[in-house]
Amino acid sequence: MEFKHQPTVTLAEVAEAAGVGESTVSRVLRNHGSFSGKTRERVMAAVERLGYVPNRIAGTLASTGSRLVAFVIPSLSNIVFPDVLRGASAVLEENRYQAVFSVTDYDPGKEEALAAAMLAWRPAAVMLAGCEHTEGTVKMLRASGCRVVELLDLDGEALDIAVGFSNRAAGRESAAFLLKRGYRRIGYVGHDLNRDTRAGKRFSSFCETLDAHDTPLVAHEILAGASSVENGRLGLERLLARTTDLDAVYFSNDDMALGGYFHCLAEGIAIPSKLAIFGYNGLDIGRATPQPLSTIRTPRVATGEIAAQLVVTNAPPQAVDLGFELIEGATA
Amino acid sequence: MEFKHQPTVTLAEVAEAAGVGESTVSRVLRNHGSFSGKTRERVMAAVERLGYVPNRIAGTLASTGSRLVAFVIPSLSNIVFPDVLRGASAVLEENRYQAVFSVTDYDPGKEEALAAAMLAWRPAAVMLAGCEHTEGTVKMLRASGCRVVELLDLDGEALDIAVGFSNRAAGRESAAFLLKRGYRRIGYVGHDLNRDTRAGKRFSSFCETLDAHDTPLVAHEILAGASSVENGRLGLERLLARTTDLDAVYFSNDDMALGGYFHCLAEGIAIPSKLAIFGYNGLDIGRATPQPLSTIRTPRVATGEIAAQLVVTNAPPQAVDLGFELIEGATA
DNA sequence: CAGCAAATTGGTAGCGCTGCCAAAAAAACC
DNA sequence: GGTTTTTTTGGCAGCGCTACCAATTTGCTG
Repeated sequence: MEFKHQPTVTLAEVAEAAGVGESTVSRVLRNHGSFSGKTRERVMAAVERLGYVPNRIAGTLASTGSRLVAFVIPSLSNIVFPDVLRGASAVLEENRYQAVFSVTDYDPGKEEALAAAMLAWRPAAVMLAGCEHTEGTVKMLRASGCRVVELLDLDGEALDIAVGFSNRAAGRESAAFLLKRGYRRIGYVGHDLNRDTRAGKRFSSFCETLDAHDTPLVAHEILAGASSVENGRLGLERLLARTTDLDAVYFSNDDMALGGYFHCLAEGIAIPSKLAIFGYNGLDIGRATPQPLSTIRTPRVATGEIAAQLVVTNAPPQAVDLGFELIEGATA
Repeated sequence: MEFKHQPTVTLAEVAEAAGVGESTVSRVLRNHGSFSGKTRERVMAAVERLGYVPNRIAGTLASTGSRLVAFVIPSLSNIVFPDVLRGASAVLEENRYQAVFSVTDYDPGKEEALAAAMLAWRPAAVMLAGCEHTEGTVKMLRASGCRVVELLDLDGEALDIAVGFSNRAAGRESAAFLLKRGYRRIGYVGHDLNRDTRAGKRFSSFCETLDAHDTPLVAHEILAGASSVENGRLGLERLLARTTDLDAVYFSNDDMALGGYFHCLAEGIAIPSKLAIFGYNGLDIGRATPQPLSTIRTPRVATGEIAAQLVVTNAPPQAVDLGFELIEGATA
């Protein structure tokens, strides 16, 4: 079944109806260049009367830059990315930019394909998660001439603009905090690290820090698949089944940590006296649990906002470190 | 600081380099029309060599329909919408469509403005939440000639395509369930209902059902602002401070219900014997809590998938009821 | 009121691609 | 070998708009 587009009103028709030239209509509509108040009224009246909707496709083709911003993100299930999009979209909308997105499922190959598809729209900028990309992706982005923003990971070399913080530092500080609190038999529960390289970076720095204090990680449990509350619960259960004398567990993020927390609640494991729990992300829900979750709060929305701001103002290449905040909750 | 676009490779240059005509390149690239294998190779080689990236802006302008699908959604904080986007984007990507979105913050006026901005991109379809829109929005969408999909709310007249379920039915069934379980002194904790009209519909049908069984709602607490775990906790606390003998509370959604659940855990209120809790949405987290949350699971991802499918296949106008599932958890 | 600067306007050549048509080449047929 | 068919190809006119430039009108000055 073929769908028929209704005949569309064009700028030329508006010009005709208003009795002015095409360029005049264009100027009035974009409020750019000069025109008299009278003309303006005539044009607007015609626009109104005909129900004219400008065609941005044509406009973009005729002019240069596109006011489209492309997001190539790993996932929409992980709240991190909707949060970034939220921050960015607010700023973009204010500046009359449009957000376009696609989801890679943490697959670098798919990232490359989707980035290529995005570039076909000649966006003003492409926003990607992290700084790990295939060679092809990097080459393509470099050649594209459009701005590239890498989000949420400063542990690497930025292509153009990078906004976020250091995941390695987050891992380090998490370890330092647990050590400072006196925990010595520390375990880890995480999700698929090959896909989520940022979680991988946190984990490896976490371990390095423990090693540096001669308190190596006692055990870890890594679950296939994405992070989730259910997986966190399952992961902790398995870890505890294998290792009985842990006094703290670091989770790959708050979803997982909440799962662990629920497991303890269900099993009557006292927190933090019997077992401490530490997460990552600083989700709101972690502050409403009976015991607030000890975690690291990441600037997710701000990352989106700043990234968008830099694109909109066409800022020079730079890396913006937004840092993170360690929250001393009641679980560790 | 002005940003300079690098000189872009055009189709004409590829044609030149490959020693063929422009239309031939176009045909090869779109794999449409006929051409010899030899030609195909020559063209692909030139494309590779020059690093050509087709310009979809130009392509869309020249042809008719665009492969853009516009989402105008109320929020990205409420997990419902990322879930819908997730379902839709998977299907759209498979079919080489692009998703564009903007966020209305539950403001109908903003919805109208953003929908207008979207139409300027001449999308193949516009997807909106619910079926409550301003007159201007409706008129504009009607006139646009593009497909319109209304999501997650079947209680109203659809403009074109509607995919989701009945929120009124959800409210009704929730009430019926609580009554069946023997609860009689029922309260409600919700978030801003003027903005989230779907939550409003659930609430009013819920109340009607209670009334019909001569068991009117005992008390309700409505918090300004968006739904959140924190608000749910606060809301239940306030409600219980005013009303001492409730035996069940219906929450506007699972976030709020989890807040209530945490409040009970923290205060040592036995669930469900002392107080039952019922939510809405069927979030995964509700299944990992020590006691699984009693709630209604909504087909969020499926809604996105089906909606995208219908657009991609250019299906005739229709309303698709995906239903929902009542989950008898352990909290009610 | 001439004389010049400034503010308004309209015309038109593309932007890079696709769709259509006709031309050319290849294949099939008698 | 000479058609007739079929396949493959190139040329070019737009798609609807913006950028640029030139033309026109208006406003001021002396």
